[in-house]
Amino acid sequence: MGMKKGAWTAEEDHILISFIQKYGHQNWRALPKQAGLLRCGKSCRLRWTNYLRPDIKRGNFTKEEEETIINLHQFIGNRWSAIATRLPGRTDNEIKNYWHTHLKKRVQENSAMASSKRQRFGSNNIRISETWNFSNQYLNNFKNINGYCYNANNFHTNWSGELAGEIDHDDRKSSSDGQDQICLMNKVLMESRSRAEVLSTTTGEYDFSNNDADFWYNVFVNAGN
DNA sequence: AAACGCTCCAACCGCGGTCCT
DNA sequence: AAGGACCGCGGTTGGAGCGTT
Repeated sequence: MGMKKGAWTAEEDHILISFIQKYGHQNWRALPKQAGLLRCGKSCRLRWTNYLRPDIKRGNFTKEEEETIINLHQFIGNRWSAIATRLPGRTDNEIKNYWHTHLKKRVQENSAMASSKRQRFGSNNIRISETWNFSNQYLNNFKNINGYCYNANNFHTNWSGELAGEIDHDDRKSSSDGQDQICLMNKVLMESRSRAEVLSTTTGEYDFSNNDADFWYNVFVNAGN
């Protein structure tokens, strides 16, 4: 009751920043009264975490950041705060807004194109192969974790040799954009799970985007940690 | 110049989880 | 164990700003 709502003024911002710099923010509910602000604690917390924090990154999202959002969203869905942990200086709110205004449409269009491609040509490949696009950042994460010596270009050759006869991926040996990524995922699966599980989950049409969200979240978000 | 429609983003709301008593 | 207080998350919205008619 009696609390102010709506856009923050420069003066309110100044009061909040000064207070937090002096005393920190242990108790958001008590903070506005202590600082002399006619706002609820929730509003103060939001203003600070999404706008006033000194480590917030300003400016347009880079290609790498966009790629990270798209790839992570494919595994873990709308877990914006989890996605934000992989983008230093970006807030969950900002990422959520950016997804809805810029990326969602683009991803939907790409997905529709991939779907129409499948209908025209048919496919034995893992469906995700047509839409995944891993950045070197992820490849490096795996390289760092697992200590493998490979690069994105020759990885498929090495890996398909190792897997021959164990997992029927013959149909993926022909050149296609996603094969390196699929092989990478298979390798991660092999590293992280029992062989039996891998065999049951990597054959046939497997929609990674709708399964094992927590597993993939751990693989990617915690990669390198 | 005014009216209208659209986009974008800061801010709000409700809910679920955690902590504390 | 129960219940209240608090926090953080994700969905949603209000309105400023911009382009178009």
